[in-house]
Amino acid sequence: MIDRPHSLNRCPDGISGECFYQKDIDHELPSGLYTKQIFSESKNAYINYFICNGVEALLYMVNLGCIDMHPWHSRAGTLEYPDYAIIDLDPLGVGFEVVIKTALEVKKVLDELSCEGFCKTSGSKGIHIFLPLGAKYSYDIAFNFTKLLAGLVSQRIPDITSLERSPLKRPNRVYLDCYQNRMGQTIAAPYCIRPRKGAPVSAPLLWEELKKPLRPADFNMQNIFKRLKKTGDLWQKMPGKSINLEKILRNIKR
DNA sequence: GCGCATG
DNA sequence: CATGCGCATAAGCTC
DNA sequence: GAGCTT
Repeated sequence: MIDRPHSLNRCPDGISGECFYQKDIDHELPSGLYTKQIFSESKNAYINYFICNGVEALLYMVNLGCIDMHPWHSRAGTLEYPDYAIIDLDPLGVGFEVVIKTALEVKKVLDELSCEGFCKTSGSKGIHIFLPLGAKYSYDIAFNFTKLLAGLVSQRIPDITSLERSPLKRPNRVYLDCYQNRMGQTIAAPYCIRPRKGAPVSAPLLWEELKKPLRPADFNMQNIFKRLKKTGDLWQKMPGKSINLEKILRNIKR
């Protein structure tokens, strides 16, 4: 989350009350906290995005009623260049075992292309797959690369996956959502608690953990620290890494 | 949670 | 003075 | 052209 613009998902009345999104911070911040003006094409105006620059900033968000956190994929200093590309596996009408099956197929494709990837539960129903880019490529390139990968995956398991955006056109499928790879899009940060019953968290996983009995609710506010103690912070394997896109694209042509 | 407009 | 409302986004769809 | 989905 550090140094990233955030969309604030505020739930001032807790998970049973109404939540709302806020991007534009219109009030003064305590010293040490800051916003960054980022131009919005649609608004044709600047938005003061909250930049989370440390623990105090995180606590400030919590105090505004934020439960789950929604950081950008790029940091304030390199806004145009995401640190990772994301494939969001989003099931519609199928169980988590099908999401696992899909994720394993993604992993297979990644392995064949010698492309490094990391995965985590979304905290709700799906799985997020991260491909480290090291702020070397644009959002546009990240978007197109994930579309290419998603195409390869859905070719192999067309019966359980779909690339269709409309829910009507992807019944009982896992949606391979590449749409997140655009500037300003966000997904729930690793380890954040989702505002749902049971307080599930988005949990980084080892690929080897993707097998049958696993369920998203296995990871929650109550037990995540015990897991952290045991596995360490799996997400710390990500920072600083980057795939070599030129090399990987050559592997596809074969 | 809070500022603002409305009645 | 109580009550209600807004507080996100861009683009490709379908209707 | 409005409305829905992410």
